Amino acid sequence: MIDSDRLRSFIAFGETLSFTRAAERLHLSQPALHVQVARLTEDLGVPLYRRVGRGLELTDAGQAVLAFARDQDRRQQALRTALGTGPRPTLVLAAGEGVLLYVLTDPVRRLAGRAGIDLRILTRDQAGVLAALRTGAAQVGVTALTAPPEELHAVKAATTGMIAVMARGHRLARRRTIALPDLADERLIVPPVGRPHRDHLDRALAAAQVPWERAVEATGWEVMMRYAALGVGIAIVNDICIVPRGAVARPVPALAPLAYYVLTRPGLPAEDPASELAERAIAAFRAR
Amino acid sequence: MIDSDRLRSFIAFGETLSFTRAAERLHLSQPALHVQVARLTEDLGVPLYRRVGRGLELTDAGQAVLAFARDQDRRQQALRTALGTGPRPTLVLAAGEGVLLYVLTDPVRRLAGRAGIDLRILTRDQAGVLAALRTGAAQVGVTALTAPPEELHAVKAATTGMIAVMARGHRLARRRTIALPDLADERLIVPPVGRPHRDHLDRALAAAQVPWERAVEATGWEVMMRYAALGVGIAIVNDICIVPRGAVARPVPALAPLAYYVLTRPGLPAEDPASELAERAIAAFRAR
DNA sequence: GTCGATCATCACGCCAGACTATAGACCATC
DNA sequence: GATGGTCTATAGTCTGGCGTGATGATCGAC
Repeated sequence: MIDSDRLRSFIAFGETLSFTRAAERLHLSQPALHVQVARLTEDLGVPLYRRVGRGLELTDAGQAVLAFARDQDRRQQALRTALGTGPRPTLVLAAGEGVLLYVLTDPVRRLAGRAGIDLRILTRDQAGVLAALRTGAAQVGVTALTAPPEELHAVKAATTGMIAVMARGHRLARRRTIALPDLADERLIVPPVGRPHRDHLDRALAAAQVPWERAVEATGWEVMMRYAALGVGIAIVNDICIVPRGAVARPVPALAPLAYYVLTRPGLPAEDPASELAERAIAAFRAR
Repeated sequence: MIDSDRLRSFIAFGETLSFTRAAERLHLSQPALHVQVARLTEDLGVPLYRRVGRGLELTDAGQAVLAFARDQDRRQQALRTALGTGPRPTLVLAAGEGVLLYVLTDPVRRLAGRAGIDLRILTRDQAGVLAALRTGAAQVGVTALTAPPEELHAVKAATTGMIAVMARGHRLARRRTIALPDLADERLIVPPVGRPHRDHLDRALAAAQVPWERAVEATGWEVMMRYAALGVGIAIVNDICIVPRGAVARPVPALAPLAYYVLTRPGLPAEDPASELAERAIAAFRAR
């Protein structure tokens, strides 16, 4: 059997990617923790992390072991709960802000109110959602993806189009739908460079040779739409969003639709609350 | 985290229900093992076993912990397999002889031939199948039950009637079906007293006030039918059985049909080979 | 009542693991 | 490219926890 102290140490290490900080968290000396991880590595016979520049990163095997360790930890908590002692287990959901605000309201409300379930929510971007699931930090994740990831259980819940959100009196508000050329020389509210949505917009507008101007950079659909409503510019967002007062939305069919996936870790038992949450999340998309 | 050495010790203890023998199996002294189990009990805060007369038995909590420990052990083996090191995990199926002989042939053949799966079969009676699943000794079980058990995931696969098996030239072989009075003063091949099937027969025949004679007591449907074919008497068996050469079978509608259940431990992930085996078992019943 | 078997506890010795100290690796800055 | 800072990795020392042998406690069988 794999030594549980070593697994516990590896959880701390895998979460911090630093022997020093992980040791602090465990109230242990850094060498002690290092030896624990070394023993675990030796026991499993596979390198669990590698040096990359100044820092460290988990290998694929390390990610698998981290996820395994967290799973085992959760199972042990569940056992303690079943035996009547110990706290109730926590169910962790990772999703983007938009999904949390506009789609998952009903599932979250239902499970949060349930006795015996301790729900935690991680607001993460696409990469963060995937990382949270891969390492077992979350049991359920919802995010937009171009393709379902390997190593995770993914169910496509919906494909959503893009909408242009603008102040009610905007000149483009008279149109039924917005074509890309309509956006020429418009002031757009966009996320910072590097965010998937920004890159997507950049590419699409460049391909259509549409010149545009940056009104303001903002992160988070709620924020973007708020400034759009105030007349700062046009925000291109996902049509799961609920448009705020003072703004109107018009579809932009030329932008490729996004597929939303509900993700769980493989090996999830059907009786787990996480399975119920995943199913409710899918239903919430469908009922939209 | 629960100490894994203690869990491993508890597996040995739970399987032997003897500190002395479990300690031998682990190449450990009896006091050392006793302390391990005591520490585990203290950690979990619930008694895991109790004294009953001279021997010991597991409490419900103890059974749950034993099953949990075995599950965890299996998961760790699966992790090692996934990492490329370690042996392939074993899948344990517990079922009665008849089911194994006549129904599960195809599922067993398919999974046994699969690379990466190490199939083990436990031939057990009804109580043994249930015990093997409750304590995690088996992942999949198939048996006849009057009612699905609590604490286990049960799917009713089929309800089967009873047939009377007799030598081809037997006087009752001329009938299409056999009523209970037809069996009056016949010589029957029956299992020993205490077996569910024997008790069931005793009650049914007594209720119909049918006197009968015991030809021979035998355990196992294959054996019973063999002697029926040889003219020793009439064997009342389940209609899943394939009648041997030289014998004929006639339905006995008056005997209550049996419901066969495919059992798995709750919390089984859908990707587990055990889930596939369970589904194939259900399909095998339906395809009969 | 006595004996045999097995669980449960005690006292002692020893090794796994934790700690301090320090060498090694890597990057940043000058 | 030299220096210093930060963090990982290793060596040596020591202590607490675990295993062992001895023995008490308990139950059933004869």
